Amino acid sequence: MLQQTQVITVIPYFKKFIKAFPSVTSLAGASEDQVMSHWSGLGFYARARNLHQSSKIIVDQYKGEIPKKFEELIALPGIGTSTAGAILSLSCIEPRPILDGNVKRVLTRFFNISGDLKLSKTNNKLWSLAIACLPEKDYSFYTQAIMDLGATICTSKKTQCSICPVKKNCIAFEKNLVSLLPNKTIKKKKPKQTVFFLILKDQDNNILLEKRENKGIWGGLWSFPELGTNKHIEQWCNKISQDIENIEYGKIINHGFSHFDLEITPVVIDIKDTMSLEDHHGRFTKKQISKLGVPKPVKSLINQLK
DNA sequence: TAGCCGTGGTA
DNA sequence: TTACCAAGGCT
Repeated sequence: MLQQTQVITVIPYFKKFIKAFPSVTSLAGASEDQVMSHWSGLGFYARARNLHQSSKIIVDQYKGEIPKKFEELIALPGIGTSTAGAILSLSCIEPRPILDGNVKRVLTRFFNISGDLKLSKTNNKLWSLAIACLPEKDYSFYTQAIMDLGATICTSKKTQCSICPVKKNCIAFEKNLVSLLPNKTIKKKKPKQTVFFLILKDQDNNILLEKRENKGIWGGLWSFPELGTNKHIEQWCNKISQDIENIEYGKIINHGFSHFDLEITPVVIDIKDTMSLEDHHGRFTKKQISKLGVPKPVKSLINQLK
């Protein structure tokens, strides 16, 4: 959950998740929809699918106990070098380096590393430094401390160098380079996409959703059917219903992803007969939808419906 | 290798 | 309003 997500954001999700799935075995035994519903809104949904998959592997191959060998950990889906290092170090199993965003920022400043963080050359250099700094004793305290240093004092903006416990040996502090590190890379402008969400609703307030494939954006989640244009909405709906009562355009929603912006036009379609569903479709009440994994804008739109 | 993969907070 | 970025991993 903590991968690329701030602690403060994770906490409520973590609490609910642990309550629903208190053990590896219970997680492994849960349905995909159950797992995704507890991840709904947190983003990066491949993490949830990977965690679910890993729990099944741990039950099947490791008798329900999380493996303690580094090679076995990184072989699990969703666990890479840094996460495996965090697990082993913070659990006091063995000293392993981690290299998350916080540690990268601390190391680039402390050692004045100016390369592009996206390049493997720079990352290899940082991994070497992370290994070199790792103490043999008290390594779990060190690992937590360097992350917390990056999260609280050696922050991206508004750094608090005056109270930093390691400012004495920090090269960036000495040379007044703190605000220039880590190196800022020029980012391309995000492309924009437009989409129409078809919100089909019958007279019993059942809503049509479709399950997305386990890849790409919102993978494995339930969402509204989408069309790229509004030219064939009625034609599309005729596959589902022969008795459309009303079509109404809603307020546009702008939803930003990490690499593109999405402009969503919701279209509410009231139908009077029974929906004819395709195999990846489902018709649900609002209560049923609360037990499914849905993207954030879908959740917002559902809540707005009467 | 570089692009993909969400959402919320901050300035 | 816009841009940045967070306990990264996968392909």
